[in-house]
Formats: sequence, structure tokens, C-alpha cells
Amino acid sequence: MTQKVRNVPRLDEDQAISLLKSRGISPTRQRVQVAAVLLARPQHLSAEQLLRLVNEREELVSKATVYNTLGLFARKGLVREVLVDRARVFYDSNAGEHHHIYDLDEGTLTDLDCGEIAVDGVPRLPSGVELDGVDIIVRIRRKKTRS
Amino acid sequence: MTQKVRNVPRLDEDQAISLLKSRGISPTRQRVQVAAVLLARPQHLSAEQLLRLVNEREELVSKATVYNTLGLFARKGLVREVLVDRARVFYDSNAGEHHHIYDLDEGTLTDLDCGEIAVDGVPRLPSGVELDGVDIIVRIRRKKTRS
DNA sequence: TTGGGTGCAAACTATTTGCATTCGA
DNA sequence: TCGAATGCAAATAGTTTGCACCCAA
Repeated sequence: MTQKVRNVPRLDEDQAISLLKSRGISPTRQRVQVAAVLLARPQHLSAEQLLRLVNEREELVSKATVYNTLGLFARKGLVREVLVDRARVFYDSNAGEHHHIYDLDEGTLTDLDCGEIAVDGVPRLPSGVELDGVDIIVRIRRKKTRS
Repeated sequence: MTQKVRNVPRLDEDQAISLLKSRGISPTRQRVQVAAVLLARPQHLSAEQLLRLVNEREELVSKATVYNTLGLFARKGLVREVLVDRARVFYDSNAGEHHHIYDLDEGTLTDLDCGEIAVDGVPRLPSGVELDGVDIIVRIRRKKTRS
């Protein structure tokens, strides 16, 4: 048995395809590849990380297509964009209601499920406007002896 | 009386200088200009907007210095960075505890004071780590008849 | 005087776009 | 078949950096 390089977990194609269809996204080859990696488990990936993972073994999807595809997925509600760092957008494979802890030193995101945190009073909105969503970001950093 | 072009409100220099000093920031000419505009009232400005406002009448501060200065102000806790839009960082002249409403269509930020919204349970943090802050962003958009 | 601060322009980098080609239905 | 999707490379734009000059203490 040859030494195995551990691969990224991927959904099998059929699962990925049905997830795409469930959101009305036509399942092209590249979209299926992107979805198979990103949606394989709850995770937060930047476009670039995802690009690398998808193309780990062979060049399957181009950079531009990864960006375009992620934008599409987010618009369709399949994934969620998380803006925590000016340097890059994270794509969260969990599009459901939940919030985040962002580790400033590590640059990593962790989920915070709704049981752990809750918003108290969502304000009355101006008319003609509707709620798109509420994001809560808890920022943490390494303890410092002295600031 | 000549037709007046309305100017941006600015703090007078002495006020700006003492605000800078209160945070241990040495009040150089450019920093005073930037502070005088940004801190004149509660507001949310991007670096570019601020650059334009500061240099409205005459070229007082360069672009690079505006960016560097805003970064410094944020590190010193004089202003707050607000990440809501991948396109740009907003600088909030109110560094105190409060949250935001972001209008996706307009691209505008509105304050939400702590009375109007509250976080319920801030989670226990891993040891060796401390809270940097909690951001809540309420995203709103124009009501659509059909998505 | 002298080290921090500044200005400028060039560098960087994530993301977007235009367009010819290819693909899926 | 034929419009939609893709790839590529070039364009964009916000932000950062390197470095020589300047100024306040």
C-alpha cells in the first residue's frame, strides 16, 4: 500500500449535486467540485484556501471560477460570507443561524451556536426596509501581560 | 458676503490635540487635521472619504498618512474599525460600546446604542485568551416584492 | 541633533471583469 | 443547438511599504 497523502474530505458528487439543486444552482462540473469540498463539513475557508484544496490533486477549477462560484453560493444562501478580517472574506459552509468567535492572533473562526449567545432586542427598522441578518462577532486575542 | 461652500465640521485644534494626547498619541500637524475632522461628531467614514474631507480646501495630508494615521488611532483606541463591507473599512469616531446597522443598499452605517440591543451570554473563553470586543451588525436591505 | 513622522510612488493582494471558448441540457 | 458557464489574463482598488526628507523636542 503506497504512502497516502491525506486528502481533503469531500462530499460525493451526488450529495453535492443535490445540495446545489436544492438552491436552484445548476450543478456544473466546477460548482460540484467547489461544493464537495466546502460543504463536506462545517468550516470556514477563504477563497484562496478553497482554491488550493479543490485543486489539491489536479487542476479542476480556476481561480476566477472559485471566486465567482462562492459569490453565487452566497447569493443563493448555500453558504455564508463572514467579514471579520480586512484581508479576506471567509465562506462558512454553515449558512444557518449562528455567530462567530474570531481569534485575532490565529486568524481563525469558530462557530458559536445560537444557544450560547443571543441578541436581546432587535430594533424597529425604518419602513421599506427589511432585516437581512444579524452577525455577532466575538473577537478574542492572546492575553497580554501589559497592553 | 461671498457664497459660502459649506465646510466639514471640524474640532478646533486644541480639542483635537488634547484628544490625541489623552491616548498617548503625539499630536503632529497631520494627525490633528485627521482627528479634527473625524472626531468632530459621531460618524462613520472610510479612509477615502476622510482623505477627501480633510483635504477639502487645501492639501493637508497625503493618502498614505491618512491610512497610517487611522491605523494608529484604531490601535490606540481613539476610533473603531468597522468591517461590514468587503470594499472598505469604516472608521467610527465613537469608540465606545455600541453596535451597528448596515444598510446594504445605501452602504451606510448607523449606530445602535447598547440600550437597543444586548448580547445574552458571552461564552467562556479558552484560557490564555481574552476578549477583545463583541461586534454586532444588523444588516438591512430594501424590501423586495420578490427575491 | 536625531529619531519619529511624513509624503510619495511603487508594491501588494484580494477580487472582479472582458471576452473568446467550451459545456450542459 | 445555444445560452450559460468557464478560464485566462488583465484590470481594479483599497491598503501597505520603502525610503529619503523634515521637523519637533
